[in-house]
Amino acid sequence: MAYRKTPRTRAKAEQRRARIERATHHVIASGGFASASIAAVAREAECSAGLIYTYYDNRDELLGIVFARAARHELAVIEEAVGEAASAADVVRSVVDVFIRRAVAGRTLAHALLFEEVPDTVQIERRRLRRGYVAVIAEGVSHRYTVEVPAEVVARSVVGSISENLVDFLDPDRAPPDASEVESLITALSTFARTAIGEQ
Amino acid sequence: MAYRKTPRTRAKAEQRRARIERATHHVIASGGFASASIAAVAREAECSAGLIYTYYDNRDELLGIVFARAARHELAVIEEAVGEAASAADVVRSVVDVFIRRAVAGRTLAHALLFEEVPDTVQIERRRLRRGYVAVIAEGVSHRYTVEVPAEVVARSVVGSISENLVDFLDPDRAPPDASEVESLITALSTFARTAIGEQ
DNA sequence: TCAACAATTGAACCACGATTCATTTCTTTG
DNA sequence: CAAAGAAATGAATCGTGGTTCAATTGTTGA
Repeated sequence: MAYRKTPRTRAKAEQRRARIERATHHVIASGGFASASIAAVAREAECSAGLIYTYYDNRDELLGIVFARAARHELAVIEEAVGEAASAADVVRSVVDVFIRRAVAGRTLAHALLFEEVPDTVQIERRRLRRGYVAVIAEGVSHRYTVEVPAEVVARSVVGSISENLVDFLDPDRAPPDASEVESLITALSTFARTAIGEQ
Repeated sequence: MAYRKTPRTRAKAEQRRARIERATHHVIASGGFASASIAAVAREAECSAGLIYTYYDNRDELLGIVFARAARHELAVIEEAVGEAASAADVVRSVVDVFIRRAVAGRTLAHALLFEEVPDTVQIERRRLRRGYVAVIAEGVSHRYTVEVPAEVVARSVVGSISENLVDFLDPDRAPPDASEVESLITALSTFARTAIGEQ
């Protein structure tokens, strides 16, 4: 009798797993979920299609895990920005600024995370992400400021405003926006949102 | 030699076409695009699956046509509401009011038009619809009011705010919101948006 | 009524990518 | 090194709806 799992084996397995998830992330960030077939991921991870199924039950699960990780990261970035804000207006200002700059810098990924058609499992993660944004903003806004509009509605509106104004900027079959357009949008949205919470 | 198309024949064909489109609309309004398989539409239209292909090249085309018609109607409703508004604040107020009430009243359809995953052809129509909303609101707002924020950004933000705040209300696997929740949302969003354009 | 042809049917076909699994390759331990 | 069994492969399979088309039914004009 021979062969049991050893630390070495386990480490290798974890590397594989990490490699598959990194590959998936990479494929999504390059061409969106549409391009993330099992075959494409396997190619990128330099393994066979079959192997992926020893790590994940199915494609949706893999995509969900990768989405969730990316979402956590995006959320952490926004959370940090909000943490540094000194006033409700500041919260809104920095959220708009950071969100839009990041989105434009990583267009394809941002489009995938925000807008692209995704399987149901992933859609659940997307909602979680959006709720995360709302929670962070609502918290940031309400701690420092009170308005007659519930903080959650304010937060949702900020997220919705940013998102809707980003649609064209992130459209994969348009040319990326030039810097001045981005600056204008940031200024405009920032003003809009700050005015809405009755600041300055 | 016999049989040419006659007015009667043509009329019958048009009825068929209308019937298929009405059936499609009905299926979508009851269960969203996901439920609008060719088989389901054929069943509802009381015809065979094959017949549908003598009227439309493929499923996506049919769905696109039906979406477009519904979208035109929705847009007309908003357009009318905006037409009656006396000020920019009024525009915003009535858009929020009409939009949300209509959406909640026709939850499933609203969810399908706004949020559900749809084929690319249909997605194009959805964008057109959203651009339509933006154009109407932008026009309505800018005609009667000027702000430092471009009317288009304001309009997009209004659309985005409404949309994002509606997501949970329209979620097919949640109970429909009760009347008081709807009223609260309308009030809050209305206040938010009017404040944003610096009114009252 | 009948020949000519259009409308309609619905079961068979297909495309496509996820998933499976018999086979091969690698690791481990005695 | 050999046996035991895990890891990995990738071609074959499968599921799902959209789509086709041979066969049937309906309509027209002489």
